[in-house]
Amino acid sequence: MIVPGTIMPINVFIVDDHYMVIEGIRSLLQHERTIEWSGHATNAASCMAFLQHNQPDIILMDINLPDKSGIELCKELKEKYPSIFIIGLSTFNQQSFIQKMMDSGASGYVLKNATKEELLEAIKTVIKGKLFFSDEASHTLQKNEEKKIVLTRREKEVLGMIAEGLTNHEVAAKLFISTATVDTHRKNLLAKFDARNIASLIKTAMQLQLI
Amino acid sequence: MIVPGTIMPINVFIVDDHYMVIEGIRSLLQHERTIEWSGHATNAASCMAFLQHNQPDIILMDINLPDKSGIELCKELKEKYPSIFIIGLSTFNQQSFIQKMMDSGASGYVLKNATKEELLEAIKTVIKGKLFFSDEASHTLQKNEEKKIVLTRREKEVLGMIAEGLTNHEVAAKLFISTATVDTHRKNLLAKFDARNIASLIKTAMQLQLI
DNA sequence: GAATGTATCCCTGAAAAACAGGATATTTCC
DNA sequence: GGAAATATCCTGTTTTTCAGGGATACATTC
Repeated sequence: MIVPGTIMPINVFIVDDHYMVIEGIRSLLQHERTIEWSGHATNAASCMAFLQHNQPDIILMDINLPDKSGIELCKELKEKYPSIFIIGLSTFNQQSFIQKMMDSGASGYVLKNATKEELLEAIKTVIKGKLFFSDEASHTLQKNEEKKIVLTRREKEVLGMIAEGLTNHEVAAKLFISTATVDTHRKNLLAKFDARNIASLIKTAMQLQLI
Repeated sequence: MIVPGTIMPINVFIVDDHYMVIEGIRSLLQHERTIEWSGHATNAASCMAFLQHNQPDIILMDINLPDKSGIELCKELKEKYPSIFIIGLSTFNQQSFIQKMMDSGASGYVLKNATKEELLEAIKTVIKGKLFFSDEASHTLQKNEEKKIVLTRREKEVLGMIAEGLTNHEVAAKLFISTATVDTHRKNLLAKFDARNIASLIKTAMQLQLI
Protein backbone atom coordinates (compact mmCIF):
# COMPACT_ATOMS: atom_id res chain seq x y z
CA MET A 1 0.00 0.00 0.00
CA ILE A 2 1.13 3.46 -0.77
CA VAL A 3 1.35 5.88 2.09
CA PRO A 4 1.32 9.67 1.98
CA GLY A 5 4.72 11.14 1.29
CA THR A 6 5.83 8.27 -0.89
CA ILE A 7 7.43 9.28 -4.15
CA MET A 8 5.71 6.53 -6.09
CA PRO A 9 2.87 7.85 -8.23
CA ILE A 10 -0.67 6.70 -7.59
CA ASN A 11 -1.87 4.25 -10.21
CA VAL A 12 -5.39 5.05 -11.31
CA PHE A 13 -7.59 2.78 -13.39
CA ILE A 14 -11.00 3.67 -14.79
CA VAL A 15 -14.06 1.57 -15.54
CA ASP A 16 -16.71 3.49 -17.43
CA ASP A 17 -18.70 2.72 -20.52
CA HIS A 18 -18.54 6.32 -21.73
CA TYR A 19 -15.53 7.12 -23.84
CA MET A 20 -16.07 10.80 -23.31
CA VAL A 21 -15.77 10.41 -19.58
CA ILE A 22 -12.69 8.21 -19.82
CA GLU A 23 -11.13 10.69 -22.19
CA GLY A 24 -12.14 13.55 -19.93
CA ILE A 25 -10.57 12.03 -16.85
CA ARG A 26 -7.44 11.07 -18.74
CA SER A 27 -7.18 14.62 -19.97
CA LEU A 28 -7.72 16.02 -16.49
CA LEU A 29 -5.13 13.79 -14.87
CA GLN A 30 -2.48 13.50 -17.55
CA HIS A 31 -0.32 16.36 -16.35
CA GLU A 32 -0.41 15.33 -12.72
CA ARG A 33 2.97 13.97 -11.73
CA THR A 34 1.60 12.24 -8.66
CA ILE A 35 -0.81 10.23 -10.73
CA GLU A 36 -0.14 7.54 -13.26
CA TRP A 37 -2.74 6.43 -15.76
CA SER A 38 -3.00 2.72 -15.33
CA GLY A 39 -5.56 2.15 -18.06
CA HIS A 40 -9.26 1.85 -18.59
CA ALA A 41 -12.05 -0.62 -19.27
CA THR A 42 -15.52 -0.05 -20.65
CA ASN A 43 -17.13 -3.00 -18.93
CA ALA A 44 -16.84 -5.20 -15.87
CA ALA A 45 -15.43 -8.24 -17.68
CA SER A 46 -12.44 -6.48 -19.20
CA CYS A 47 -11.83 -4.75 -15.90
CA MET A 48 -11.57 -8.14 -14.17
CA ALA A 49 -9.27 -9.39 -16.92
CA PHE A 50 -7.00 -6.39 -16.54
CA LEU A 51 -6.71 -6.88 -12.80
CA GLN A 52 -5.38 -10.41 -13.19
CA HIS A 53 -2.09 -8.95 -14.33
CA ASN A 54 -2.16 -5.45 -12.94
CA GLN A 55 -2.79 -3.88 -9.58
CA PRO A 56 -3.77 -0.24 -9.66
CA ASP A 57 -4.02 1.66 -6.40
CA ILE A 58 -7.36 3.23 -7.17
CA ILE A 59 -10.23 2.37 -9.45
CA LEU A 60 -12.68 5.02 -10.55
CA MET A 61 -15.83 3.10 -11.25
CA ASP A 62 -19.05 4.06 -12.97
CA ILE A 63 -22.22 2.84 -11.28
CA ASN A 64 -23.75 1.80 -14.58
CA LEU A 65 -21.86 -0.66 -16.71
CA PRO A 66 -23.14 -2.60 -19.69
CA ASP A 67 -22.55 -6.09 -18.30
CA LYS A 68 -23.12 -5.67 -14.60
CA SER A 69 -23.78 -2.88 -12.16
CA GLY A 70 -20.85 -1.05 -10.65
CA ILE A 71 -22.25 -1.99 -7.28
CA GLU A 72 -21.83 -5.71 -7.96
CA LEU A 73 -18.43 -5.25 -9.54
CA CYS A 74 -17.33 -3.21 -6.58
CA LYS A 75 -18.33 -5.96 -4.18
CA GLU A 76 -16.48 -8.62 -6.17
CA LEU A 77 -13.35 -6.54 -6.54
CA LYS A 78 -13.17 -5.77 -2.86
CA GLU A 79 -13.36 -9.48 -2.08
CA LYS A 80 -10.64 -10.41 -4.52
CA TYR A 81 -8.41 -7.36 -4.16
CA PRO A 82 -9.17 -5.73 -0.83
CA SER A 83 -6.19 -3.40 -1.07
CA ILE A 84 -7.52 -1.54 -4.10
CA PHE A 85 -9.51 1.55 -3.25
CA ILE A 86 -12.63 2.15 -5.26
CA ILE A 87 -14.23 5.50 -5.95
CA GLY A 88 -17.79 5.45 -7.30
CA LEU A 89 -18.38 7.67 -10.28
CA SER A 90 -21.82 8.66 -11.41
CA THR A 91 -24.11 11.21 -12.93
CA PHE A 92 -26.71 10.53 -10.31
CA ASN A 93 -26.68 12.20 -6.98
CA GLN A 94 -29.06 9.70 -5.51
CA GLN A 95 -28.97 8.54 -1.96
CA SER A 96 -29.75 4.91 -2.78
CA PHE A 97 -26.88 4.62 -5.28
CA ILE A 98 -24.35 6.21 -3.01
CA GLN A 99 -25.47 4.08 -0.11
CA LYS A 100 -25.27 0.84 -2.09
CA MET A 101 -21.88 1.73 -3.46
CA MET A 102 -20.50 2.42 -0.01
CA ASP A 103 -22.08 -0.77 1.33
CA SER A 104 -20.23 -2.64 -1.40
CA GLY A 105 -16.91 -1.44 -0.09
CA ALA A 106 -16.26 1.75 -2.04
CA SER A 107 -14.13 4.42 -0.41
CA GLY A 108 -15.67 7.41 -2.08
CA TYR A 109 -18.24 8.79 -4.42
CA VAL A 110 -17.65 11.50 -6.98
CA LEU A 111 -20.20 13.00 -9.34
CA LYS A 112 -19.31 13.42 -12.97
CA ASN A 113 -19.66 17.15 -12.76
CA ALA A 114 -16.73 17.20 -10.36
CA THR A 115 -13.89 19.59 -11.07
CA LYS A 116 -10.31 18.50 -11.54
CA GLU A 117 -9.53 19.69 -8.03
CA GLU A 118 -12.34 17.67 -6.55
CA LEU A 119 -11.23 14.56 -8.40
CA LEU A 120 -7.64 14.99 -7.26
CA GLU A 121 -8.74 15.56 -3.71
CA ALA A 122 -10.83 12.40 -3.88
CA ILE A 123 -7.91 10.33 -5.09
CA LYS A 124 -5.51 11.73 -2.53
CA THR A 125 -7.97 11.30 0.32
CA VAL A 126 -8.96 7.79 -0.57
CA ILE A 127 -5.38 6.56 -1.01
CA LYS A 128 -4.86 7.36 2.66
CA GLY A 129 -7.66 5.00 3.55
CA LYS A 130 -10.14 7.74 4.26
CA LEU A 131 -13.57 8.22 2.74
CA PHE A 132 -14.37 10.98 0.26
CA PHE A 133 -17.63 12.37 -1.08
CA SER A 134 -18.37 15.09 -3.57
CA ASP A 135 -19.87 18.12 -1.85
CA GLU A 136 -23.22 17.47 -3.47
CA ALA A 137 -23.09 13.77 -2.70
CA SER A 138 -22.44 14.31 1.00
CA HIS A 139 -25.27 16.82 1.07
CA THR A 140 -27.77 14.32 -0.25
CA LEU A 141 -26.43 11.69 2.10
CA GLN A 142 -27.07 13.95 5.07
CA LYS A 143 -30.37 15.29 3.82
CA ASN A 144 -31.84 11.86 3.23
CA GLU A 145 -30.42 10.43 6.40
CA GLU A 146 -33.55 11.06 8.39
CA LYS A 147 -36.30 10.40 5.90
CA LYS A 148 -34.67 7.24 4.70
CA ILE A 149 -37.13 4.44 4.23
CA VAL A 150 -35.92 1.06 5.41
CA LEU A 151 -37.88 -1.93 4.22
CA THR A 152 -37.69 -5.43 5.60
CA ARG A 153 -36.85 -8.31 3.29
CA ARG A 154 -40.45 -9.43 3.23
CA GLU A 155 -41.73 -5.95 2.54
CA LYS A 156 -39.40 -5.57 -0.41
CA GLU A 157 -40.63 -8.89 -1.75
CA VAL A 158 -44.26 -7.89 -1.38
CA LEU A 159 -43.62 -4.44 -2.80
CA GLY A 160 -42.01 -5.95 -5.87
CA MET A 161 -44.91 -8.28 -6.48
CA ILE A 162 -47.47 -5.55 -6.00
CA ALA A 163 -45.60 -3.45 -8.54
CA GLU A 164 -45.74 -6.38 -10.93
CA GLY A 165 -49.50 -6.16 -10.73
CA LEU A 166 -50.20 -9.16 -8.50
CA THR A 167 -53.23 -8.98 -6.22
CA ASN A 168 -53.00 -9.66 -2.50
CA HIS A 169 -54.43 -13.08 -3.16
CA GLU A 170 -51.76 -13.91 -5.75
CA VAL A 171 -48.95 -12.58 -3.60
CA ALA A 172 -50.24 -14.68 -0.73
CA ALA A 173 -50.27 -17.79 -2.91
CA LYS A 174 -46.74 -17.16 -4.12
CA LEU A 175 -45.34 -16.63 -0.66
CA PHE A 176 -47.43 -19.33 1.01
CA ILE A 177 -48.91 -16.90 3.48
CA SER A 178 -52.42 -15.64 4.19
CA THR A 179 -53.90 -12.74 2.24
CA ALA A 180 -54.38 -11.06 5.59
CA THR A 181 -50.63 -11.06 6.06
CA VAL A 182 -50.04 -9.58 2.66
CA ASP A 183 -52.59 -6.96 3.58
CA THR A 184 -50.63 -6.13 6.70
CA HIS A 185 -47.40 -5.76 4.76
CA ARG A 186 -49.25 -3.57 2.34
CA LYS A 187 -50.53 -1.47 5.21
CA ASN A 188 -47.05 -1.14 6.66
CA LEU A 189 -45.65 -0.18 3.28
CA LEU A 190 -48.26 2.55 2.91
CA ALA A 191 -47.38 3.79 6.37
CA LYS A 192 -43.62 3.75 5.77
CA PHE A 193 -43.96 5.60 2.50
CA ASP A 194 -46.56 7.93 3.93
CA ALA A 195 -48.59 7.15 0.83
CA ARG A 196 -52.32 7.57 0.43
CA ASN A 197 -52.74 4.52 -1.75
CA ILE A 198 -50.88 2.01 -3.86
CA ALA A 199 -50.61 4.35 -6.84
CA SER A 200 -48.65 6.97 -4.95
CA LEU A 201 -46.71 4.27 -3.12
CA ILE A 202 -45.48 2.77 -6.38
CA LYS A 203 -44.61 6.22 -7.67
CA THR A 204 -42.44 7.18 -4.73
CA ALA A 205 -40.93 3.71 -4.52
CA MET A 206 -39.90 4.01 -8.15
CA GLN A 207 -38.47 7.47 -7.56
CA LEU A 208 -36.46 6.14 -4.64
CA GLN A 209 -35.24 3.26 -6.78
CA LEU A 210 -36.69 0.71 -4.40
CA ILE A 211 -38.32 -1.33 -7.14
CA MET B 1 -24.12 28.39 -43.22
CA ILE B 2 -21.17 26.19 -43.88
CA VAL B 3 -21.47 23.74 -46.71
CA PRO B 4 -19.47 20.57 -47.27
CA GLY B 5 -16.17 21.17 -48.95
CA THR B 6 -15.69 24.54 -47.36
CA ILE B 7 -12.26 25.10 -45.85
CA MET B 8 -13.64 26.87 -42.82
CA PRO B 9 -13.56 24.73 -39.71
CA ILE B 10 -16.76 23.77 -37.99
CA ASN B 11 -17.28 25.68 -34.76
CA VAL B 12 -18.48 23.41 -32.00
CA PHE B 13 -19.85 24.55 -28.66
CA ILE B 14 -20.77 22.33 -25.75
CA VAL B 15 -23.36 22.65 -23.00
CA ASP B 16 -22.98 20.02 -20.33
CA ASP B 17 -22.83 20.20 -16.59
CA HIS B 18 -20.19 17.48 -16.37
CA TYR B 19 -16.64 18.74 -16.56
CA MET B 20 -15.40 15.28 -17.35
CA VAL B 21 -17.56 15.10 -20.42
CA ILE B 22 -16.62 18.58 -21.59
CA GLU B 23 -12.99 17.73 -21.05
CA GLY B 24 -13.44 14.42 -22.80
CA ILE B 25 -15.01 15.92 -25.88
CA ARG B 26 -12.43 18.67 -26.01
CA SER B 27 -9.73 16.06 -25.82
CA LEU B 28 -11.35 13.96 -28.51
CA LEU B 29 -11.78 16.84 -30.90
CA GLN B 30 -8.69 18.95 -30.23
CA HIS B 31 -6.55 17.42 -32.95
CA GLU B 32 -9.23 17.57 -35.61
CA ARG B 33 -8.33 20.28 -38.10
CA THR B 34 -11.87 20.47 -39.43
CA ILE B 35 -13.24 21.31 -36.04
CA GLU B 36 -12.75 24.35 -33.92
CA TRP B 37 -13.52 24.41 -30.24
CA SER B 38 -15.85 27.32 -29.75
CA GLY B 39 -16.21 26.99 -26.00
CA HIS B 40 -18.40 25.43 -23.39
CA ALA B 41 -21.06 26.17 -20.81
CA THR B 42 -22.17 24.18 -17.80
CA ASN B 43 -25.71 25.53 -17.72
CA ALA B 44 -28.40 26.97 -19.93
CA ALA B 45 -28.02 30.54 -18.76
CA SER B 46 -24.34 30.88 -19.58
CA CYS B 47 -24.97 29.16 -22.87
CA MET B 48 -27.53 31.81 -23.78
CA ALA B 49 -25.13 34.53 -22.68
CA PHE B 50 -22.36 33.12 -24.85
CA LEU B 51 -24.58 33.02 -27.90
CA GLN B 52 -25.32 36.73 -27.73
CA HIS B 53 -21.82 37.40 -28.99
CA ASN B 54 -20.86 34.14 -30.68
CA GLN B 55 -22.42 31.93 -33.28
CA PRO B 56 -21.13 28.38 -33.29
CA ASP B 57 -22.16 26.06 -36.10
CA ILE B 58 -23.05 23.19 -33.84
CA ILE B 59 -24.02 22.86 -30.21
CA LEU B 60 -23.59 19.58 -28.39
CA MET B 61 -26.19 19.69 -25.68
CA ASP B 62 -26.74 17.53 -22.65
CA ILE B 63 -30.35 16.63 -21.93
CA ASN B 64 -29.96 17.31 -18.24
CA LEU B 65 -28.79 20.72 -17.20
CA PRO B 66 -28.87 22.22 -13.75
CA ASP B 67 -31.08 25.21 -14.54
CA LYS B 68 -33.38 23.92 -17.26
CA SER B 69 -33.78 20.79 -19.33
CA GLY B 70 -31.85 20.46 -22.57
CA ILE B 71 -35.17 19.94 -24.27
CA GLU B 72 -36.41 23.40 -23.27
CA LEU B 73 -33.10 25.05 -24.04
CA CYS B 74 -33.06 23.36 -27.43
CA LYS B 75 -36.47 24.74 -28.27
CA GLU B 76 -35.52 28.25 -27.25
CA LEU B 77 -32.25 28.21 -29.13
CA LYS B 78 -33.84 26.97 -32.32
CA GLU B 79 -36.32 29.85 -32.17
CA LYS B 80 -33.66 32.47 -31.61
CA TYR B 81 -30.90 30.98 -33.75
CA PRO B 82 -32.46 28.62 -36.26
CA SER B 83 -29.23 28.23 -38.20
CA ILE B 84 -27.37 26.53 -35.34
CA PHE B 85 -27.55 22.77 -35.43
CA ILE B 86 -28.07 21.04 -32.13
CA ILE B 87 -26.97 17.54 -31.26
CA GLY B 88 -28.49 15.99 -28.14
CA LEU B 89 -26.03 14.37 -25.82
CA SER B 90 -27.06 11.96 -23.14
CA THR B 91 -26.30 8.90 -21.08
CA PHE B 92 -29.83 7.68 -21.56
CA ASN B 93 -30.87 5.68 -24.52
CA GLN B 94 -34.51 6.30 -23.87
CA GLN B 95 -37.08 6.69 -26.54
CA SER B 96 -38.99 9.46 -24.79
CA PHE B 97 -35.89 11.62 -24.38
CA ILE B 98 -34.75 11.20 -27.94
CA GLN B 99 -38.24 11.91 -29.22
CA LYS B 100 -38.62 15.07 -27.16
CA MET B 101 -35.21 16.31 -28.20
CA MET B 102 -35.98 15.83 -31.86
CA ASP B 103 -39.39 17.46 -31.46
CA SER B 104 -37.60 20.46 -29.99
CA GLY B 105 -35.60 20.91 -33.17
CA ALA B 106 -32.43 18.92 -32.56
CA SER B 107 -30.64 17.49 -35.56
CA GLY B 108 -29.13 14.48 -33.87
CA TYR B 109 -28.72 12.44 -30.76
CA VAL B 110 -25.48 10.93 -29.56
CA LEU B 111 -24.98 8.80 -26.49
CA LYS B 112 -22.11 9.56 -24.18
CA ASN B 113 -20.52 6.22 -24.80
CA ALA B 114 -20.03 7.24 -28.42
CA THR B 115 -16.57 6.84 -29.91
CA LYS B 116 -14.59 9.66 -31.41
CA GLU B 117 -15.49 8.43 -34.89
CA GLU B 118 -19.18 8.41 -34.08
CA LEU B 119 -19.00 11.91 -32.67
CA LEU B 120 -17.17 13.21 -35.72
CA GLU B 121 -19.62 11.51 -38.04
CA ALA B 122 -22.47 13.09 -36.11
CA ILE B 123 -20.97 16.56 -36.44
CA LYS B 124 -20.20 16.15 -40.13
CA THR B 125 -23.62 14.73 -40.91
CA VAL B 126 -25.54 17.34 -39.00
CA ILE B 127 -23.65 20.27 -40.49
CA LYS B 128 -25.01 19.21 -43.87
CA GLY B 129 -28.50 19.61 -42.54
CA LYS B 130 -29.11 15.90 -42.19
CA LEU B 131 -30.15 14.01 -39.08
CA PHE B 132 -27.82 11.73 -37.15
CA PHE B 133 -28.40 9.15 -34.45
CA SER B 134 -26.06 6.92 -32.51
CA ASP B 135 -26.45 3.30 -33.58
CA GLU B 136 -27.98 2.42 -30.25
CA ALA B 137 -30.24 5.45 -30.26
CA SER B 138 -31.65 4.67 -33.70
CA HIS B 139 -32.22 1.11 -32.59
CA THR B 140 -34.35 2.15 -29.64
CA LEU B 141 -36.19 4.62 -31.82
CA GLN B 142 -37.14 1.87 -34.23
CA LYS B 143 -37.83 -0.72 -31.58
CA ASN B 144 -40.21 1.47 -29.64
CA GLU B 145 -41.86 2.81 -32.76
CA GLU B 146 -44.63 0.23 -32.70
CA LYS B 147 -45.25 -0.26 -29.02
CA LYS B 148 -45.26 3.44 -28.39
CA ILE B 149 -48.02 4.46 -26.04
CA VAL B 150 -49.84 7.62 -27.01
CA LEU B 151 -52.02 9.20 -24.37
CA THR B 152 -54.66 11.85 -24.86
CA ARG B 153 -54.43 15.09 -22.97
CA ARG B 154 -57.16 14.01 -20.60
CA GLU B 155 -55.55 10.65 -20.00
CA LYS B 156 -52.22 12.27 -19.11
CA GLU B 157 -54.02 14.55 -16.71
CA VAL B 158 -55.82 11.68 -15.05
CA LEU B 159 -52.69 9.53 -14.98
CA GLY B 160 -50.79 12.29 -13.24
CA MET B 161 -53.44 12.73 -10.61
CA ILE B 162 -53.73 9.00 -10.00
CA ALA B 163 -49.98 8.83 -9.52
CA GLU B 164 -50.24 11.64 -6.99
CA GLY B 165 -52.49 9.40 -4.97
CA LEU B 166 -55.84 10.98 -5.76
CA THR B 167 -58.85 8.66 -5.83
CA ASN B 168 -61.30 8.53 -8.71
CA HIS B 169 -63.64 10.61 -6.63
CA GLU B 170 -61.05 13.31 -6.05
CA VAL B 171 -59.94 13.36 -9.65
CA ALA B 172 -63.56 13.69 -10.72
CA ALA B 173 -64.04 16.64 -8.38
CA LYS B 174 -60.90 18.36 -9.66
CA LEU B 175 -61.83 17.92 -13.29
CA PHE B 176 -65.55 18.59 -12.81
CA ILE B 177 -66.54 15.26 -14.33
CA SER B 178 -68.24 12.16 -13.01
CA THR B 179 -66.29 9.49 -11.21
CA ALA B 180 -67.56 7.10 -13.83
CA THR B 181 -65.73 9.10 -16.47
CA VAL B 182 -62.54 9.09 -14.51
CA ASP B 183 -63.03 5.38 -14.24
CA THR B 184 -63.27 5.06 -18.00
CA HIS B 185 -60.03 6.98 -18.46
CA ARG B 186 -58.51 4.69 -15.92
CA LYS B 187 -59.76 1.69 -17.83
CA ASN B 188 -58.39 3.04 -21.09
CA LEU B 189 -55.06 3.71 -19.43
CA LEU B 190 -54.96 0.13 -18.15
CA ALA B 191 -55.72 -1.11 -21.65
CA LYS B 192 -53.12 1.10 -23.33
CA PHE B 193 -50.45 0.08 -20.87
CA ASP B 194 -51.58 -3.52 -20.95
CA ALA B 195 -51.51 -3.37 -17.16
CA ARG B 196 -53.39 -5.61 -14.77
CA ASN B 197 -54.05 -2.89 -12.23
CA ILE B 198 -52.99 0.56 -11.15
CA ALA B 199 -49.87 -0.67 -9.40
CA SER B 200 -48.35 -2.14 -12.55
CA LEU B 201 -49.67 0.78 -14.59
CA ILE B 202 -47.84 3.31 -12.45
CA LYS B 203 -44.71 1.22 -12.59
CA THR B 204 -44.59 1.02 -16.37
CA ALA B 205 -45.65 4.63 -16.75
CA MET B 206 -42.74 5.64 -14.53
CA GLN B 207 -40.37 3.48 -16.50
CA LEU B 208 -41.54 5.08 -19.73
CA GLN B 209 -41.12 8.52 -18.16
CA LEU B 210 -44.76 9.37 -18.74
CA ILE B 211 -45.27 10.70 -15.25
C1' DG C 1 -73.11 12.83 -46.61
C1' DA C 2 -71.92 8.58 -44.68
C1' DA C 3 -68.47 6.07 -42.49
C1' DT C 4 -64.73 5.89 -39.42
C1' DG C 5 -62.09 6.99 -35.62
C1' DT C 6 -61.18 9.06 -31.34
C1' DA C 7 -61.91 11.52 -27.33
C1' DT C 8 -64.96 12.37 -24.02
C1' DC C 9 -68.64 11.26 -21.18
C1' DC C 10 -71.88 8.13 -18.08
C1' DC C 11 -73.99 3.72 -15.59
C1' DT C 12 -74.18 -0.85 -12.77
C1' DG C 13 -72.73 -4.57 -10.03
C1' DA C 14 -69.17 -7.60 -8.49
C1' DA C 15 -64.45 -7.92 -6.87
C1' DA C 16 -60.71 -6.11 -4.57
C1' DA C 17 -58.43 -3.31 -1.53
C1' DA C 18 -58.23 0.05 2.26
C1' DC C 19 -59.02 0.91 6.91
C1' DA C 20 -59.66 0.14 11.90
C1' DG C 21 -58.33 -2.56 15.60
C1' DG C 22 -57.04 -6.19 17.22
C1' DA C 23 -53.61 -10.84 18.44
C1' DT C 24 -49.59 -14.09 18.50
C1' DA C 25 -45.28 -16.47 17.24
C1' DT C 26 -40.28 -15.79 16.08
C1' DT C 27 -36.08 -13.63 15.59
C1' DT C 28 -32.67 -10.29 16.83
C1' DC C 29 -30.18 -7.51 19.58
C1' DC C 30 -28.74 -5.34 23.91
C1' DG D 1 -33.71 -12.61 30.00
C1' DG D 2 -36.43 -9.08 28.00
C1' DA D 3 -37.38 -5.39 24.76
C1' DA D 4 -37.89 -4.44 19.98
C1' DA D 5 -38.48 -5.63 15.49
C1' DT D 6 -40.43 -8.74 12.21
C1' DA D 7 -43.68 -11.77 10.38
C1' DT D 8 -47.71 -13.95 10.83
C1' DC D 9 -52.98 -14.12 11.18
C1' DC D 10 -57.94 -12.62 12.23
C1' DT D 11 -62.87 -9.86 11.76
C1' DG D 12 -65.77 -6.66 9.94
C1' DT D 13 -66.88 -2.16 7.59
C1' DT D 14 -66.12 1.21 4.15
C1' DT D 15 -64.21 2.65 0.02
C1' DT D 16 -62.20 2.04 -4.30
C1' DT D 17 -61.30 -0.50 -8.28
C1' DC D 18 -62.46 -3.33 -12.16
C1' DA D 19 -65.16 -5.38 -15.96
C1' DG D 20 -69.17 -5.28 -18.36
C1' DG D 21 -71.83 -2.35 -20.90
C1' DG D 22 -73.43 2.23 -23.80
C1' DA D 23 -73.81 7.30 -25.43
C1' DT D 24 -72.42 11.72 -27.40
C1' DA D 25 -69.57 15.01 -29.77
C1' DC D 26 -66.46 16.19 -33.17
C1' DA D 27 -63.10 15.92 -36.56
C1' DT D 28 -61.25 13.13 -40.62
C1' DT D 29 -61.61 10.54 -44.57
C1' DC D 30 -63.65 8.42 -48.45
